[in-house]
Amino acid sequence: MMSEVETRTASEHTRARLLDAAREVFSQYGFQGATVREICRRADANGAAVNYHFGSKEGLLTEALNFSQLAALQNDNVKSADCPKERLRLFLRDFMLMLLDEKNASSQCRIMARELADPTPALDQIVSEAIAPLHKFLGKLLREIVGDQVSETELRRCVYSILGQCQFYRHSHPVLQRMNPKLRYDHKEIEAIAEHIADFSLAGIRHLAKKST
Amino acid sequence: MMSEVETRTASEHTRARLLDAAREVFSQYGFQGATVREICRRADANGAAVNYHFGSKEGLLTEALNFSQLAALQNDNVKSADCPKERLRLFLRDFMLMLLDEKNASSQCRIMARELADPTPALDQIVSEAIAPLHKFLGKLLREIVGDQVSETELRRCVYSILGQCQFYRHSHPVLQRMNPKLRYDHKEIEAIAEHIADFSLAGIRHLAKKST
DNA sequence: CAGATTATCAAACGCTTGTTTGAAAGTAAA
DNA sequence: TTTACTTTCAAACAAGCGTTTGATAATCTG
Repeated sequence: MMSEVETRTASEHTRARLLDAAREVFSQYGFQGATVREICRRADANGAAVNYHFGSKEGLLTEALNFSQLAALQNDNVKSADCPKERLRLFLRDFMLMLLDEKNASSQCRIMARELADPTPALDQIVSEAIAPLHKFLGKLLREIVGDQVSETELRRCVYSILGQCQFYRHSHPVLQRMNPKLRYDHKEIEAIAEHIADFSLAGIRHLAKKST
Repeated sequence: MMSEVETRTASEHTRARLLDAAREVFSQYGFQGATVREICRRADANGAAVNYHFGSKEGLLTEALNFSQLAALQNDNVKSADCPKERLRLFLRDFMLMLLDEKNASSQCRIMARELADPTPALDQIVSEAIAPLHKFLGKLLREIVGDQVSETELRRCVYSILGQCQFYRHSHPVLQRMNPKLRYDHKEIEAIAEHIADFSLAGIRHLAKKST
């Protein structure tokens, strides 16, 4: 039964299944709400597997976090040859697709969003590895758009305004769906949302840039 | 020892203390994270008091919710004689003061914000009594600003953009404070934030109104 | 005052949680 | 095959949870 060639060892296979299940369950129920037993059940692993492989529930969360997709998105954007405004549009499109697409491996972002409401010790890692770089990336991008006249404080608030809009759709999803049952985050809808945020924000940014000159 | 004249009965006094403590603890730890024992400890009440007076932890949450402040804020705003844009500014100022002021009895809003991330059965009540009216109020206000040419969908997205910005500061507070330790939501800072959101959003709204004519 | 009702209390209940245990099974090298 | 090591497993553990209990105290009622 142990003749698999793909997976290195059975142990690593279990580890991987646990990580997958963990991302799923953590993103769905949050760190507190998620139970080790449920994660093990979905991973078809024994209840002691988490502690054996990751030391603790928290260790599992730490290893389950993976921001490579978010980092790649920013990297690609920086390398693109488009003008800053267009790059903001592109970023918002990709970011919202990652953030809202249900099928996507956006569990990372969902876990992140949950941590905001309910910080665990993993929040430090999330802030330094994902959120801070993201803010820095957006800050630079906006700086290219507004020029040098806008203060750092105002620029930071613009970053907040943009991220606030983005997070709203993920964060308030349960509420929005109750008030508007036909709401569905399909590909087309997500692109429309991203476009709205881009239009809305670029107008807001331009206004600030004008005001300060 | 029972010669208090202020409180109707000792029982009602206990109820009131429990409700106060509940708002405090729920807003601090969320519904899941809050424990009945901690609430009772802060209320100087016996561990069985919650079940005796409110039936269950969830019953306590239901009764602890109180949106009168939020409703009053909208009522006052509607009655004001200012132009729609100025009323939006005023609303944002009052709303952010309520949302961010630590001393304020903004626990209601904090509980609300927590429910968004982690819905409990009380979310239905919160949506119908607080969030839906709030969205409706903002929708009407924005409609006055943009006129009839903007579609319902676009208008709704503008409401989302504004609320998203507002919620961001409450919701991401733990993160923002880690990245910017000197951050403090004092009265002046809150007003500056509200003003930024107003400027940013009015520019975004104007842009959409222009585009659709 | 006497009796009925209401409120408080310490203690315990049943359940779920993350974690530990020690044996069994699997794996790898000699 | 023997030996040493790793991984899995069912079971149990201690701690914390919301809730219930039954006795005690306080309050109201007639």
